[in-house]
Parts: sequence; C-alpha cells; structure tokens
Amino acid sequence: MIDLKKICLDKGLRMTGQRITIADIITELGGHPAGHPDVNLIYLKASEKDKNISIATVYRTVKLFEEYGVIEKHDFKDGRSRYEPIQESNHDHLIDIESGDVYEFSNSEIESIQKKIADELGFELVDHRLELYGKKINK
Amino acid sequence: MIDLKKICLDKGLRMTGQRITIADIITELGGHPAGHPDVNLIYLKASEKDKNISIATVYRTVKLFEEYGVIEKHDFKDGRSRYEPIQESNHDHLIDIESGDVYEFSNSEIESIQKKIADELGFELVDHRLELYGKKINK
DNA sequence: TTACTTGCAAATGCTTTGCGAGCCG
DNA sequence: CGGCTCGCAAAGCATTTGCAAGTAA
Repeated sequence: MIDLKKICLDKGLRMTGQRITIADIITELGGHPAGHPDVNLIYLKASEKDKNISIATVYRTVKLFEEYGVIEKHDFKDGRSRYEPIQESNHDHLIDIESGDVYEFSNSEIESIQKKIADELGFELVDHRLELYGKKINK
Repeated sequence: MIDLKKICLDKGLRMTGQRITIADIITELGGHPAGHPDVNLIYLKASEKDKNISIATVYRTVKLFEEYGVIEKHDFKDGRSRYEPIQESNHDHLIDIESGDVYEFSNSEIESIQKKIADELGFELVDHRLELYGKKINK
C-alpha cells in the first residue's frame, strides 16, 4: 500500500503533526470500498488523534496534497468532495448509492472509445469523468 | 425543437409570467453548444425580459422544472449547476474546457460496457455520469 | 531564526428558505 | 376568495481566507 506520509516527505513537503495525522488517515482508508473520505470524515478521524486540529487545516492540507499530486479529489453526486491516494493507473468509479461505498474499475475499451469520440468532435481529450451509480444485487 | 412552456402547461403547472420567461429562455438556448445555461445566465437573460425577476425565483423554478421532469440538471467540473431541456434519448457530454461550450454524444457500446462492469461488480446500474473534457483542435 | 503553518472567526459563492405581499384560477 | 408564487433579505453549506500566534527545519 502507498504511504502518503513518505511520499510527502520525498516531495519535500514540511510535515507538521497535523499533516502527518491527515496523511495517515487517508492512507489507512485508501483502497477500501469505504475509502474516498470527504473532508468531514477526515476531520472527525483526525480529531480523535489530535483534538485541537481545525477543519480549516484539513481543507488546506487536502488542497496542498492535491496540488502536490499526492491525492486526488472527486466530486461524486453527493455534494461534498472526496479524496483518495494517487495511484499509478487511472481508474473510474462505481458508487453504491445506498452506502456511498466506492469501487474502482478501469476499462481500456471505454477509454479508447472516449478518445475516438473526442477526436470525431474535433477535440483533444484532456480529462474525463466516468461514474457509475448502482444498487447492490441480492444483498 | 422542444417547447418547455407547452410541456409545462400539459403537465398542469401553473404558468406564471416568471415561469414562462424562464421556460422560454431555456428552450431558446437548448440544443446549442452554448446551451446548458447555469442559474446565473438564466437570471441575466430573464432580467432583460422582466427587470423585477428575482434570482430566488430562478432557483425555485429550475428546481420545479427538474422535479417535473421538464429539464435536467448537470454538475460539470466548473462548480455551478447547468440545465438543459429533457430529451427523449439519453446522451453524454463533451465540455470545451476553454469556452465552456457543451457538445452532446451517445455511444451504445460504452453503455453496454458500463452495464457489464456494474454487473460484474454485483450492482444494478441505476445512473451514470460520463463527461469528456477537451480542447478544440486547430482553431 | 524565520518563513511556513495553524486555529479561529469572518468571508466566500452558490443555493435555499421564512415571511409578508401579490397573483392566478 | 384562497392557496400558490414572488421578491427580498436572511440563513445554510461547503469551502476559503485574513490575521496573529505557534512551529518545523
């Protein structure tokens, strides 16, 4: 598993106590369906480890991590922004509309069709967003 | 072209002057690349026709139209919500990252792959979001 | 030391809502 | 008439920011 704290240090980021706390939380949650925490969840978990941490610091830190390419931000349909550790390979998301859990997938076929569509419309594909929203079958 | 005013009347919505103004504006913009207006643009155009209209009314009206299935709301990566008249067939969007213009497309192949992916993950596909962000080639 | 960080509270930007006045059917 | 709408201003929410005090390197 990726260790955000280490990556941040390697990138020369000054790692304060608060930043270590936040990096650890995102690292711990990463990869699990219940990962992709929003700022509020990170703030709640951070408060358990450091009762003085401010939510403003969480906002500033996730923004910083994002700018340094350490984490990635997603805006699913539930309003608040959610974050996950950066990964080597791109992937898209399937969101469980009942639990909010997030599953990752990637499909090269879709990717190439996307490029083709953009090309046909006269565009260079710069970015994309693909999210599937689903309900779990036979729970 | 779809006429929102007519659709609203058919659905039994009380069409006040403000609602007619807003329906007409969305109808006029519909289908064009510069369509998909946000609330502020609708408000500005509405103000030209009715200088007393309130932005609160625009918010209330687009929400009402959306609830009645007359228009559809999209949240692209630019923050504000954007609206378009409902259409018979589903489609996805390519957004010009420089102008904000929106182009529509649909691709049945992608759709079937999406269903397959959801199925493999144990989900029934309820909704999806596919947006391409591109830069115009050789302008 | 010294520039970078933090906590706090105030300020955003977009959207919603309470209220009293006004309008549609 | 009577309930639905409207304009206005205040309230909400998630997020950002100014400032003075605190801290990592």
